[in-house]
Amino acid sequence: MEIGDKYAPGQIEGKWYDYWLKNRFFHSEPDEREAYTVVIPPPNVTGMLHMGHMLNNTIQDVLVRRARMQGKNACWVPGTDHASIATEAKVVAKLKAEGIEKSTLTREQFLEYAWEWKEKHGGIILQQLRKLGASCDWDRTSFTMDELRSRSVLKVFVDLYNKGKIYRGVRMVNWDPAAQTALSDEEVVYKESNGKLYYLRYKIEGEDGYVIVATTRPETILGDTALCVNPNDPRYTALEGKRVIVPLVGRVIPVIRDEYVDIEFGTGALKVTPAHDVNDYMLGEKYNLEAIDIFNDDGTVNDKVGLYVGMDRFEVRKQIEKDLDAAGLLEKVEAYTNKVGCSERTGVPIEPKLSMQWFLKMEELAAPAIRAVMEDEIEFVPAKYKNTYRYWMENIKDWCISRQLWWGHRIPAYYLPQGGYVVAETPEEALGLARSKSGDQNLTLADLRQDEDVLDTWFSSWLWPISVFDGINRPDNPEIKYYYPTADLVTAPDIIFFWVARMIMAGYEYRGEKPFGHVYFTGIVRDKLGRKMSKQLGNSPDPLDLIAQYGADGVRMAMLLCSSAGNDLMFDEALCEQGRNFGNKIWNAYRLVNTWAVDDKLPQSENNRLAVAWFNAVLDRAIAETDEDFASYRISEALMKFYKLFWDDFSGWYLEMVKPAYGEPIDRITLDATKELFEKLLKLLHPFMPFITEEIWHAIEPRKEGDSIMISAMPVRGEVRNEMLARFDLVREAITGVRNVRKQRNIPNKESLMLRVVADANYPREYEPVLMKMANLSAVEPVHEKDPKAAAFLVKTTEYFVPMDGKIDVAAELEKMNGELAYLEGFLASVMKKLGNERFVQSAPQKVVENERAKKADAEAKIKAIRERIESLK
RNA sequence: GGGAGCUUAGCUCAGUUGGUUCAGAGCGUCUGCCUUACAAGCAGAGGGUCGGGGGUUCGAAUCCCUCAGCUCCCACCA
Repeated sequence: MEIGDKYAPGQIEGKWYDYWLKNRFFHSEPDEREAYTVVIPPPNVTGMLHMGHMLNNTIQDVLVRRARMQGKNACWVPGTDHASIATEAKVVAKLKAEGIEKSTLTREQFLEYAWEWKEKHGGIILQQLRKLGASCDWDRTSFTMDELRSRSVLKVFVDLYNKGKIYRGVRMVNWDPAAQTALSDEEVVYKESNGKLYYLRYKIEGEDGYVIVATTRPETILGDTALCVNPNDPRYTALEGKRVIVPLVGRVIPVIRDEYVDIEFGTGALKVTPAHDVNDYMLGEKYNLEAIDIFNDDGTVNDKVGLYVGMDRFEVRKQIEKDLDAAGLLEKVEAYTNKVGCSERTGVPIEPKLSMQWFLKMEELAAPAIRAVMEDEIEFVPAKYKNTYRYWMENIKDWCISRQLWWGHRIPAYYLPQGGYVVAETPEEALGLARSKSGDQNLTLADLRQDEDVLDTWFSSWLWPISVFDGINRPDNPEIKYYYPTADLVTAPDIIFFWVARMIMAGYEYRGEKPFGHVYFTGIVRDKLGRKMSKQLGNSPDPLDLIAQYGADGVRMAMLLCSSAGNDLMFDEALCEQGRNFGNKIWNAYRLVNTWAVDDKLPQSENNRLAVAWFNAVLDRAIAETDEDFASYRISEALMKFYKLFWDDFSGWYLEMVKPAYGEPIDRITLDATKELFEKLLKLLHPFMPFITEEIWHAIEPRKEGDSIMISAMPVRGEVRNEMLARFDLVREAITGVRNVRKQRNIPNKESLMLRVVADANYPREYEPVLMKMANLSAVEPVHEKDPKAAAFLVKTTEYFVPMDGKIDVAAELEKMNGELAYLEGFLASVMKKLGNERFVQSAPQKVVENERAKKADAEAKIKAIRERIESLK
């Protein structure tokens, strides 16, 4: 296959993705091989690809492609999440823009709009992932609300209900007045809010005095049913047994005493509103106080009290301040900053509210999940998240799983006309249960009323690693048995509680086994100023634009270069450029090899033989090191090693070593070896840069239709030959030494030089052909005498001289030598000091001491050589 | 209020059991080069009291204490 002169990622990427799809390389079926399974963290069905997805999915693809090439049966399952509240909000907003209010629609009508919207926009993000090169098994694309997943959810709900883990009850929940639904504790985020602290006067019943109460929410006085002081507060001992009058409302409420009240805060007196504050609710329970719910579901005031009816809670706050003031019941107002719980989705402040909801008991589910992570049965990378996880799990509260929404899995509870309810997977089963429960065999489906609520989105995604293989509905099916547990989960730490923890619980509850072996937590993608990327700031580049500009391979490299597990990463577009440049480097290396004409009769030169042997050794070392990196998920380090392997060792040294002179042919053995080495490099790089490696792999050798680098075997490590590599480093330094001489004296590279060497054991004689070629030498002459008229340099203890016919600056040379001498003497002194320290010699490991002795000998030899050199110059 | 983490070159970060190769990498910067693979390049160079202070040790970027700064998570203080 011919390739172009210019690297143009845009022209090759689509082609290869289609090729992979056509050949079904991404598809997996159970077989005899070891399974390597990854389930995608399903993006919201409403979502658009952002930089976080890019990072996350690049890492997954690297792991999956590598596993596949290592001979595992790799299966990466893609899909989307119905994202109940987020999607519903979007559909509501869209309808509103079209002049349709949700409240005017029936449930069925609304869902029709929602599904229509999902069909239209739901696939976008998965299409975008293809541009990145993601090797997902698209045939397995799942959706948390598709048929199988929905059945799984209902089955699990019924099962947990029957086990007594799901219950229904009136509790204080986090109410989102904008979305008009309950939320779980995890969906509440606390934000700093610049508010006010209002000091209100509560008149004491039958007296002239009043008690001053500080509150941030004066509007809630409508629901006050007590005033509470600390029994240890001397200021209020006189209040015992008395009652006070709620300002404006006129309600007479008791004064109760409880140590919960903080004497230091405000005036030490607390108004108690059991219906609208979690703590007040607890006080209410304790002292049997009435809970007066004063709000409608949308956060407006209801008609229970008859004041401010229909006004929004924040309007009331403004108005009530004026009214209190006018009535002389407002002592003062202070500026006050506090934390306000807000809905993660809609951003509006949460209204704690008493309501009837469904809950899942968590404590028993958590126990095996805690153990699994703490004992590293499931390994967190980085491990620091284990603590976070444990703390949360050990203090876990029951999960409010019902949502007052329409988009989602409707709770399979059915209410009987005569009261009570039954829980069943289907209406038909529910009817059966209802008949036996009520004893009324004439009940029909029409008599049953299904619960109006849907389930929390996470109640479906917590089953994801199981449900994508239908392991809930058919627990013994061959797929779940083969693919489960999955290997690695790659996700962001912000959903550790929402998702990761719950998947682990579901895994043990429904499979008796962990859902995944490792959890790799990525960081948050920030811009180069350290700001979180967000739509509002407009500092997030469009991933597709980046791909168009730098190629998917380039962007993938950029994501990986700046990301170590669990740490936030500062994304800089310059990294994409670096990635693109690397692609260009690979492209041009191929173009070079491609120009070589082969002469079958030409024997392999010693130089070429050495080069091939050396690069094989370098390759083996790199494979060994990167295997370690991968084992500990240091993916960016592995990439950097491959980057340097290809750029420096292969392109900068190996290719330059074997490169024939212009117009000259290359021998067959070296050419074949070069191609083989090139191919190995491409394979090693393929998980990172799938497109360019496929392109070059096809160019380098003719391939059969249906062949692909992505299904080829990953090179495995050989024996690491450190001695050989060390010897080569000596010649490399000698070559650099000659280049420095050229540089300092402006000698063109084309002009060949003669080199003299005082060859000792550190002279890599076997690499002499390499030295001659790479330094462009006409000859290397062994000498025993120093050459004071030559430019000289030292590699370890070996002295090299480039004859200069006396054209050297003796004074400058002397200065340089004296400088080096001073440094070495200082160095030697420090080594001697160490060795002279008996305690060091006694306590340090033998190896370390020996090393110090070697350093001493080395330094002494060098010093001797330099002294002699200085003498000869004089 | 509790907990976790971070601070190493101009920038982004490695640094695994305290000791070979411990002061590193990439990018950027500077100096030469348009040398028939690549200027998206080649050949070189400079650059850091490892946040401050103290301690343990023969030896500390690494372990301990302390101070400062930053980040994140959790939490019912009106």
